[in-house]
Amino acid sequence: MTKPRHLTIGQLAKRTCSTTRTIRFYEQLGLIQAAERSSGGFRLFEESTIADVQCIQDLKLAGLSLEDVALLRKPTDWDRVTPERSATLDKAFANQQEAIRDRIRRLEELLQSLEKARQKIRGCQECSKQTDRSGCLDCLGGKDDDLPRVLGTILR
Amino acid sequence: MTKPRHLTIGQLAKRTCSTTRTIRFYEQLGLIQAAERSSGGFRLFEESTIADVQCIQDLKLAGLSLEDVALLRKPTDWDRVTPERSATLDKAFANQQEAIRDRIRRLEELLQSLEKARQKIRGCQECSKQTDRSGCLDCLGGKDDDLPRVLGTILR
DNA sequence: TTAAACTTTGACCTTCACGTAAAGGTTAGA
DNA sequence: TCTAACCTTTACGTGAAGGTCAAAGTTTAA
Repeated sequence: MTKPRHLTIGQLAKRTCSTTRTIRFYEQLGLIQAAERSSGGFRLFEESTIADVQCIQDLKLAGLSLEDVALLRKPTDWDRVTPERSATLDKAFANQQEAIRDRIRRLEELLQSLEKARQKIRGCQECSKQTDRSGCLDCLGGKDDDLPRVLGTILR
Repeated sequence: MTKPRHLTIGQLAKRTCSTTRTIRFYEQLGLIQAAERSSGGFRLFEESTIADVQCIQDLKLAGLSLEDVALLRKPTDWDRVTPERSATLDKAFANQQEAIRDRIRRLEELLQSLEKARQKIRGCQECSKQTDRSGCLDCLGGKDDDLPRVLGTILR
């Protein structure tokens, strides 16, 4: 008994920097499973469940909802890997990829917008050192056409 | 009176593909303001508020919370643009940029993980055409070390 | 064997970003 | 003037992802 074959919910929580509530919640959603219960009803998890929880955490960190996580993880009944199953999983992954690429595109647009905005701001800072104080309204206002839509209203 | 100087909440909602509820909510959070009220108490918005709402929508699409949106948009009291104010805004933007870059990094990691997973799956599909049906467990199991942590538990 | 620490289920609470009535007042047009 | 369409505030509902609390049962170490 040097190595405890099974983990209680508290141990699993601790080793995944999670909480017992979260573990139960994931179990309830079918994202993980307790291997068995003790005679008294305690959940007993296998060590491999640590990796499962970490996987869920990683996917969540990447911005996926638990529903998405379930979609990615569920169809993995690798008991019998038929070509159809593989195709399904592959399609699920491909869909996720497209969604993620879309999010990256949006974020990069925003990044650009922020960069342009900062450049404007820096230009303004300099001019406000030269003139007294309200010259900035000139360099920020007016021709905002080159500013992306997201920032046109901020720097008006 | 060919052009209605002011928009009612319903018109603003329609022109931003939004809802009156959302508009009121944004007003409540201080993200937008009604220029005035009619004698009967109707909110009357300026046309420029359309752009404000669109800006909020864009920022939200990029994944920012309304709290973040407020942070980005609030400190813009361009009445007097002091160098200090500019510096504050610039810092706020820079912080947002860093946060956004971080999210992009995570998403790209996930993208790579998904790509690797799909390659494995495709390899498996082929082998399952050759052998009968359970050879896949061999090519998927075992040495998953090259698989990123997020997918090790999916393809086990 | 007993106390401390842990676990069980159940049930209600929280935040975000609104949705959805309810009950009544306002405006525009015929 | 009347009505349809619009607006007002107030207030409760929703769904995601858990947090928190309670009352009771279970394990473990001394």
